[in-house]
Amino acid sequence: MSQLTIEDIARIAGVSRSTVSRVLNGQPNVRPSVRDRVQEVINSYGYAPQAAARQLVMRKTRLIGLILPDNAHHLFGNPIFAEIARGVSQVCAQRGYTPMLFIGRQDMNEATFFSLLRGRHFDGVILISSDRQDRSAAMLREAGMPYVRVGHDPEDDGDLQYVDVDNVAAARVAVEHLIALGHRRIAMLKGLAKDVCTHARLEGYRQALAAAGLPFDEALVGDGDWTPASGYAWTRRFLDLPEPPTALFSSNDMMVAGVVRAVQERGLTVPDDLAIVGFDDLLQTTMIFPELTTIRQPCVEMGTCAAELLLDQLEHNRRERVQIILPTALIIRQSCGYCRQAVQASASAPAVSGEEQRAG
Amino acid sequence: MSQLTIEDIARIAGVSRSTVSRVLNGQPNVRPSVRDRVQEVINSYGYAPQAAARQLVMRKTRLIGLILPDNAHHLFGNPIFAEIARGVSQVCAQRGYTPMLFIGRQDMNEATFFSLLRGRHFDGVILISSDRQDRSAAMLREAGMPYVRVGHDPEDDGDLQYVDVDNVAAARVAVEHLIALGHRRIAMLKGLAKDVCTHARLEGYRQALAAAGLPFDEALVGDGDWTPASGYAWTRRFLDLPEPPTALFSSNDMMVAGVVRAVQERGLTVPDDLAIVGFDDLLQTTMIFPELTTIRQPCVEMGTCAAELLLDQLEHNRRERVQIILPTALIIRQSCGYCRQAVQASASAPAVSGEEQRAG
DNA sequence: TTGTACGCGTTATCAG
DNA sequence: CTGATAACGCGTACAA
Repeated sequence: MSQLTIEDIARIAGVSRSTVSRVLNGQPNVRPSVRDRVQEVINSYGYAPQAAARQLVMRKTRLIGLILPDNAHHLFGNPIFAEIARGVSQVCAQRGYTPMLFIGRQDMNEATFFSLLRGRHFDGVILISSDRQDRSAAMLREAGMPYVRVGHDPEDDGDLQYVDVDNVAAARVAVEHLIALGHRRIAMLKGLAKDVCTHARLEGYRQALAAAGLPFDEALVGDGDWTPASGYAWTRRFLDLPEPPTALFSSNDMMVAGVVRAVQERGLTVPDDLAIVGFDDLLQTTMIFPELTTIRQPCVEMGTCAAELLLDQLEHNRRERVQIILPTALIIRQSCGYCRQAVQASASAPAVSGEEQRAG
Repeated sequence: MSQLTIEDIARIAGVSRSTVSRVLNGQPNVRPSVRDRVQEVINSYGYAPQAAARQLVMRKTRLIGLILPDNAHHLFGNPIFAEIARGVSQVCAQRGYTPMLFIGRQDMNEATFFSLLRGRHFDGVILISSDRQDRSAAMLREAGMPYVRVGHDPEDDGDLQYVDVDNVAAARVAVEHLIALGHRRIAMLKGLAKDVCTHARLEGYRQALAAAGLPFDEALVGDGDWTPASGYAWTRRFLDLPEPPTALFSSNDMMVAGVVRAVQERGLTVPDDLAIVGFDDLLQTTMIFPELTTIRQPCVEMGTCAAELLLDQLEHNRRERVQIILPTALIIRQSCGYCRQAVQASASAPAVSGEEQRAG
């Protein structure tokens, strides 16, 4: 039976609960011979303390919740979440915590979600979301749950600690690269409007155009939704324009898959007929369309940073404001056309944009 | 403070703990006026019972663990897991349970994982894995944790309850479709050898060839690993063969992305130079390569089935053997060439293969 | 209908 | 170094 309690183990080993507890938690002050005997019993019965009982007295679960934008397939659909989760997981394991991905929020009402938070299942939460409609940040605060956010909304200063990249600067670098290559009609594929980074990347696009004295043309901006399907649909529209773009900046790599399909379908080629820069640098995209020039996001590092911030917050009661902006990099491949000058240009305007800054 | 206990609420509302508890759990035998007053206090203070304390006495967490093959990015990489999770989530929410995706196992040693299981964090677990090297099924049993498996290994009869599709039959139908279209040199892309379904799908391929009197040619079988990259690499090798295949059956849809790229790179086209049938019917593939003929797996339904099985097991102590084999369907699009005859042929050999069977 | 008292399995405190 | 014993917060018979 798995109904064994610490009491049972104690009886079998011929000691008291206290001693078993000490062995369990690696405390000193146990005679080696006794420790060995107790450990022996523990192992042979496969005993492990019941989490709930321990949590009740410890007031800690050593569980970290991972919360993603409200929609599960969206979540899985984009591999960057997996990368971030990987970073979180590494740090958690290293420091003795267990990360749990919270799924099924879309099948649950707000009150239930809130109760779950208040139930103190988790010591802390890492919220991966740049969705400004997402109420989870506010609920986390209301529930008094320590959390660190990956991505954030500059207009909502409620997030005490967050990790993000400089989306404006990154997008600007991407578009500047295209401009440096001589492109003057550059299309832009946006992500979903609810995500803050969508607007930031658009802003970077605008800034790059403005700096080069190029006009901002509404007709060249497509309302994507992060999926290949939207990339496909918008590219067709762009190519149908009286004066079609010669280059395109996509707010993420996934949409590029659709872009490429639309281009090829017309008998056109990348980069000759349409130069492309993406965003994310997904491994998966690399496999489907290997020569994509793109902005690399340090996903794993965003995860490790967030986790370290959170665990420090929990263990040392750090409650200061901390904002970490991680650097991105322009990865130049062939989807913009090989061009030595361009590489040099982007070297003078450094390929790595953004800067890490820790505000105490 | 969120340190409020049921005792505090009781004091504030001017009643006893018991009454608050009754209100909390929706029990009868509480005077309506009292109930309202207590509920008011609960709401205004945002009180929620502490999970650990409740779990300790109830001996239930109402949490369901979701465990996937040991590797997290693998997991996110393939959207079928997300679909299955969606099904699980729906049923759990409906029946008052909360599903949690267990991540980070790859950063954790076996002993830690085992302790976690014995710690009774979850009332039950849904294991999504056709990996025969994966020891989690055995550990789940050893830990005495109720679980239902999605996918299984016929050589390991330890799984009491599982949900799966008939991979052999599904693959056979796929290859028969190609044969019916007149193809005689049909390549096959396998998945990873550690996954049981890889072998099952190969077996289906063999059966279809044998039934048609076609030879089995080792040179036409590629050792894929589920990723587009492997599809790309193997297709290049296939096309380099002295007598290249005219058709290809891929063990999953993701690899097809690489296959298509390799074909197009040679200036060839699908389906004229290479007819393709995939497996899974991913929404994502549909967007990248819309005309893929493929085998549809009922992913969401696999999730709902598994969850219902598990919750029944928990609530009604069902411990009988249950194996559910869900039907797959051949979805005919254009990657094999449009062919009325073929559609008819596949209609006589019904498009829906497999059958649901419940063994008590 | 409401309140009292006990137990759930563990850790922490304090004597021995 | 070891063993009693008191919490931890909640649910629930049982008593009022």
